Amino acid sequence: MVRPTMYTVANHAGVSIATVSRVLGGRGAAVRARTAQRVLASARAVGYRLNGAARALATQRHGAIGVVFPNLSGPYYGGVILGLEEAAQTLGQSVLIAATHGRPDADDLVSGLATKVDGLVLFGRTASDGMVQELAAAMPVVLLARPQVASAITVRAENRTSAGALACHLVGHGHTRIAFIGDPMSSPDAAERWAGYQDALRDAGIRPPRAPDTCAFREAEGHRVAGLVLRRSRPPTALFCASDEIAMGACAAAVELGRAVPGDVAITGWDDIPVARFLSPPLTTVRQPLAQLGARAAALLQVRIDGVAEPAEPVTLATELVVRASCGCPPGQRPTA
Amino acid sequence: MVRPTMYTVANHAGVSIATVSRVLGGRGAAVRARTAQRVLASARAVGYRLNGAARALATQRHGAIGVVFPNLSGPYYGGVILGLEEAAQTLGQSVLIAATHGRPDADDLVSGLATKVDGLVLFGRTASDGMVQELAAAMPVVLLARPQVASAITVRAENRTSAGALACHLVGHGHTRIAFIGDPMSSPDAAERWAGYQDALRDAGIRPPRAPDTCAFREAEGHRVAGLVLRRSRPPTALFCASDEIAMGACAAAVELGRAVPGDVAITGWDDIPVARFLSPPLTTVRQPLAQLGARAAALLQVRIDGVAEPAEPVTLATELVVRASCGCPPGQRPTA
DNA sequence: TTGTAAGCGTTATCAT
DNA sequence: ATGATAACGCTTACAA
Repeated sequence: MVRPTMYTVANHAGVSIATVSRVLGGRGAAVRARTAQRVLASARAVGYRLNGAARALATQRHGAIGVVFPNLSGPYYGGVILGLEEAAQTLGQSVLIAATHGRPDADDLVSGLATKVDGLVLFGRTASDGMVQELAAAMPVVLLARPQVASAITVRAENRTSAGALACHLVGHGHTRIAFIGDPMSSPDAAERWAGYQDALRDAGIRPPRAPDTCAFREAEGHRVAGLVLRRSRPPTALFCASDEIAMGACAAAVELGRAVPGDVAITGWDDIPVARFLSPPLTTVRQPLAQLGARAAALLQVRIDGVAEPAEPVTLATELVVRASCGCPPGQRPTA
Repeated sequence: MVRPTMYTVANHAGVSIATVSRVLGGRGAAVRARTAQRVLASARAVGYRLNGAARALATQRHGAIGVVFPNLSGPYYGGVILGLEEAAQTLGQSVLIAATHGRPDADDLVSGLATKVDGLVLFGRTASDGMVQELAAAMPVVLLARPQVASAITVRAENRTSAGALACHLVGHGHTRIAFIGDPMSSPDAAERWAGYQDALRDAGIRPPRAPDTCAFREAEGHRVAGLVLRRSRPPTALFCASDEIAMGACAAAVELGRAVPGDVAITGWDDIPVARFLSPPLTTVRQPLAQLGARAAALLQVRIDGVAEPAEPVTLATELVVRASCGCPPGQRPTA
């Protein structure tokens, strides 16, 4: 029992495969209603399904875009990808995903993916600059939260200004010793937050630390690094964490050391992950438009896929300061949206 | 400037496309090393990339599997999909994702996806029984956390026994009025947890409520429903929540009503999402092997894709009771893994 | 070891 | 409105 093809259906219905194609695959081509009915019935009868590969080959369109990211832990990537997928679906594109899991052969992975899609969305540092360059020369590529490379389009959330605003808010609470916990080297986003943080301190006449307290984007790391920082002889009175996950770890560390948050030490995060407002104290943070980042990337990709390659304007989406209680502000009665 | 094909490369290298195919696409077919070098160089020179659609058509293999889920909010789906993707990658399959977003035309979505993949992984109630039946007749299908349908394989995490154990634990703390907050109708998983909860209460000689306190798998809903439940004249002293997200909402509601957790009311969740141990009090819950669910699904699918369709044994993965403080147990010194 | 050529299952052009 | 038929770009016997 072989897989039925259009010929199977055509035979069954007594028409040509052209007609079958017109009713099953077609975009409303002219087919008599009665004929169409017959074809539809035959297709059902023989259990026919279109073959995506054959269509893709004939149309020169995969009808799919690929997205490459490091992993799916934490709400960040999932949020962006969800927005991406929804937008792509609307645009009639399927979405192929590939996680690098920090593998060294990520370039091969991306390269393989590129073989099956009309365009690529690459997160942060998932592919080497060389690979990005190579790919961008051959197909539409949009970079998410990564510095521009070659002809690829870049989409990102605003970081520097809002980081400044957040640091400034902390200064407004009277803090002068504010630590930055995160790793500017690991991601462009973190680098910009670090820059904005420094801007604000300098503007306030406070000398920022020479270097950040390096910390990966994970709770466990936040817990460890914050523990170290808080145990110093003259510890900071505020912790500017580069992500909510880091901040959560930091809160736990503070509690373990018997420091009250925000009484003894104020703590802020970044991302506004869903649980941020359920922590105690609710976390002051900066919200990124995750789904929009993804949706925007999909839309930009689609334009390039359909049309000519226009000059690539980097896109920056606005972020929003979300003030809750962990910075020292009085807690609201109900969880702040 | 058209996209180069194998002919382009073949010309450039002065060989036939068969040779090009052997070195670029091939699985170590016999090609003289020098020839291979020449082909590789030419491919690079003309900027050639394999065409996935053409390969798929020629080999009768898409080299991809599809996974359909409701959404990506919360850590559950992301966790499973991550495991799925990693396993698929190892097996040399790409993964196509599609979220139904609760749309009514989910069947069309799935049907379209099926056109581009060698096999399908379907979460919960994402496709109608009829569609599952139809698909399973034509291609390998594995169902995740969904009751068995037709010839599809089913993979799920154990629910009933561990739900019983958890309810039993609550009873052990002296509770006799324990509410179940969740929606057994919405998912097979929830239904089994509800059943296990009833088992345990009956075993303890407690009469379970006739019906659960219906609540969708979302914080906001948990907040709302728990608020209602706790305001009753003779409120329960423990809340058995069908997910951690519900439990988080419930905790917030309890706090707002001035009830101490677990002093006035014990609360338990399900899933052991990463933040569960950072809540205050740390949440007692049941851990599901998310990544393993996905990996197992991918592996089972692969077997069916490669080989003959063997009889489908449902697979059930073990879960683990994670006792922390929200049930009334004394809190550990450090966050419990 | 390398080349020739026949598919793979569609779409789309051109007749009819 | 429908039918022939030539691509689409690759893999893979089969020859050489």
